Amino acid sequence: MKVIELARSAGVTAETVRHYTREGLLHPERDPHNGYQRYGEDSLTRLRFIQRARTLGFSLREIGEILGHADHGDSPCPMVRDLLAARLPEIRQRISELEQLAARMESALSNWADMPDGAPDGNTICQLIEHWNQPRQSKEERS
Amino acid sequence: MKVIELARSAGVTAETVRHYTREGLLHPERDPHNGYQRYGEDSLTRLRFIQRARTLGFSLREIGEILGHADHGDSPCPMVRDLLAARLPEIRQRISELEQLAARMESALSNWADMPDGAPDGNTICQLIEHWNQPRQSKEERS
DNA sequence: TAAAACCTGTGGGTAACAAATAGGTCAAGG
DNA sequence: CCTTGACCTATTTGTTACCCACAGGTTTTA
Repeated sequence: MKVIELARSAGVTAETVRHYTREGLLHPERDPHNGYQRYGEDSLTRLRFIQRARTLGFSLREIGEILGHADHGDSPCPMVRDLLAARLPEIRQRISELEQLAARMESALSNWADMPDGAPDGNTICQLIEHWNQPRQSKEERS
Repeated sequence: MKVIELARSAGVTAETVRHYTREGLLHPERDPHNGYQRYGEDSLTRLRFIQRARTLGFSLREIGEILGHADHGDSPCPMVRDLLAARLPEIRQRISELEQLAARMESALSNWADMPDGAPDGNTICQLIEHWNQPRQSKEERS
């Protein structure tokens, strides 16, 4: 299979396949004739595995380690379990942060419904934001 | 004020202040004597504004535009409202994605409790992941 | 046979900083 | 006076998982 064929089989872009290859997650062979990458069925297996692992929240680095273990003949399953168990509370934390963010946004929008806009002066930029009862912020709350 | 004084007043690092300055969100003067950046009280106002806006989910680019409007004498409030109203559904979407992710992780962990690990062979890498009833994934579900 | 579709490698962009580098400045203590 | 420590400057690199552009070679299709 050529890059785009593998990519289409898995529903990703060719760039993504090349990226995974550059990162060492896929091991294609070289066509000695033209220098193209040739992927086998095992690459499709790996790519599908990568996708599943991604939906479970694993990073490419972690997936690389998992695949490395597997290539070494070791079962990566215990590692997988540990990684998942460690990630889960982080996800929960992130969810609660985002929920607080959404609540703040809604509160802001509804409170602002009957506040004046006001032009900026030296001390205030946007009254909507500044004259608003700010909750205590937590670290890193971006989406 | 020097960089670190402003930073401490607002509870951020000096690097963050320098970053905002590089990005054009703060406009310090130069001390002609030694080339240091000198920040006035208005910088503290702006920095506090930036923090509040960040906790509301605005990006630095958006905050830059808001500040630009304000510097121009225009009220940025309508823009702020529009941005918030547009961002809120995205946040809600993200929350539900993360909740699904957490649910998948929990389901995986509990299902795997009584599954064998198994060493990798040519067709399977980690049974825990591959022999697992995968839900249909959505785009971009990373934390 | 020529255009369309594909391949290659390289380099740059994204967000919001953190960290490291290398070298200059300043206040206080000995 | 000198050293130490805390601070300043600018620039570069790293983080994540890709996407896009470029230039030039190859294969497929009409």
